[in-house]
Amino acid sequence: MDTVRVRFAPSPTGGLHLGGVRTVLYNYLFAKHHGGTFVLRIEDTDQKRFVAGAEDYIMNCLEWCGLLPDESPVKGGPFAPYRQSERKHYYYQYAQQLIDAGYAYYAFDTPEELEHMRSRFKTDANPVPQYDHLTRMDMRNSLSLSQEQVIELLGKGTPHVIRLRMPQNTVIKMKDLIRGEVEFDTSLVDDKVLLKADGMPTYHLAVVVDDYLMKITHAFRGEEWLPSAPVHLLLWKYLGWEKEMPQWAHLPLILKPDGHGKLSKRDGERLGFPVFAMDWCDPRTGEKTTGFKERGFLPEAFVNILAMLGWNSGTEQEIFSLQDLVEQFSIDRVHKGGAKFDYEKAKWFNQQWIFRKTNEELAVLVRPFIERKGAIAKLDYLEKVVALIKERCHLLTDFWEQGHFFFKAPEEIDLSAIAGKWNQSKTDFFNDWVQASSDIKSWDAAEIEQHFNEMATARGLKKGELMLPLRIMLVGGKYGPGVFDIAAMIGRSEMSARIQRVLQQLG
RNA sequence: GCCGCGUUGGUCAAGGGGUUAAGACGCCUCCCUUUCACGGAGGAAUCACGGGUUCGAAUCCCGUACGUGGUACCA
Repeated sequence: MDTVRVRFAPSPTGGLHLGGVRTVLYNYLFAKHHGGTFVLRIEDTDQKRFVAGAEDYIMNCLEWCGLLPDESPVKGGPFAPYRQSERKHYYYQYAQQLIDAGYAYYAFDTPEELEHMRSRFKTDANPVPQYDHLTRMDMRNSLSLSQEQVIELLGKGTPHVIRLRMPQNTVIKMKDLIRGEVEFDTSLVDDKVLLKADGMPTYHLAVVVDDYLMKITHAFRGEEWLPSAPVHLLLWKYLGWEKEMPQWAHLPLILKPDGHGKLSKRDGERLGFPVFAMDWCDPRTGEKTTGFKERGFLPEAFVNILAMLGWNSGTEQEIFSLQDLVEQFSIDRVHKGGAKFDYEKAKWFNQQWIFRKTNEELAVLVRPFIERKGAIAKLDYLEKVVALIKERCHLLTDFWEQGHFFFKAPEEIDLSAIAGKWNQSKTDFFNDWVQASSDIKSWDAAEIEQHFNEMATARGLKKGELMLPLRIMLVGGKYGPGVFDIAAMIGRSEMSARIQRVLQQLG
């Protein structure tokens, strides 16, 4: 086999979707597994949908995931340029070649005329008429018009597109790496536009031309492309490049967890989880969408989750580093069916990756999430906090939820948890404890606990009845690590201040 | 409508003629823990349906149903 070359070819129209990242991942893994090259190509052929900043955003996402391309618009490479808008001249040339060979034709129909055709031919049996062998002779194109008319229209600079002339009654067979043999009847496929009136190619022409020119050996893309595969196959053939055609693999879709259909940005908003890799702000509408990164996911976990959504190693291993994946990935273990995204499992993966981080690493990762809340987090202190609470955190954002009391006194105190069983002897105990605690020489958890126990015993109080109140006073609620660990961390005076404050509220 | 692709517990899934049909997430019970977690032990829950082929089908074939994608001068 020639050196493996794969590409991810997004169009810069907005946030980078989960499914998109998974396509990147599988491309990347396949390439690296085979010692090949991963290319990023920007498919910006639709000027109407172009969004400023989207390309940089995609690059940032790939960088965060650790899936950097070997060739790209910013990095360059032997097949530059890597933006289709900068490769315009190629497409025109090949479209012309197809016309000359009789495989394509000029079409002068206006959008209104197309609309008219669709309504004119619309029946119950055929609700969406296509521009195909049944209708093309009723339209204004170089097949239906005389040569003189065509020359005249062209000469006047009449806006026109170039369409592929789909043959009739031909069965196109394709071998898909994931699905095996797939067949299509060309009579059912329409005459796709290859070159648009603005001179830009459509996806169909561009993907074939660029895959050829960039020597792509394996083309992976979402399953939604499968129906247009016969168009691409034919183009490879008509352009005379059949022998160099890449092997195809159509990846299963990622579906909504509930209901039906492809997972969309809206589902994330509706169900409360991210869909984009990173935060995305649409420059046109100002609309912000949360990403996995900002939601507190580790890139290792994000990649791991995506890898397992549609692929498995055949073993019981579930936690894979990128390196593990590169070593073990194989395209024939990719599933055929779509997978519903399960956010609960996604969080579990992240938790597993949190456990695998050292406290030093976690402190650095968690710091921005703590500072975002307006707290000051010194790394050595944060390292200790993180050690105490990491096993109850699924997301990086959980570190604040689970440990805010290490940084500032709790604002909300769940008095209801203790008020019912409160009495004067407890008030006395805690008042005296504040005083007595100044006698503790070594302010560590064990020492504090020992003094606490002794004092409780001396007063005939049960330690168990006092620990929950202490926790509520220090933390605000019924959660968190060992209460004496917390006392040790926040220090004696802070402990005392919190106790006294709650005592007042109870009082 | 038509065409393509798919279908193993609620979810991710292993298994591809003979298995007690793995495992994970989630859920439930219990243990550990004077909080919450983590950890440990259990539990409920699955081969879409109907026909074949076969001694034997979750596995192979054909239908049906359902799901999903496509049917743009969007990708």
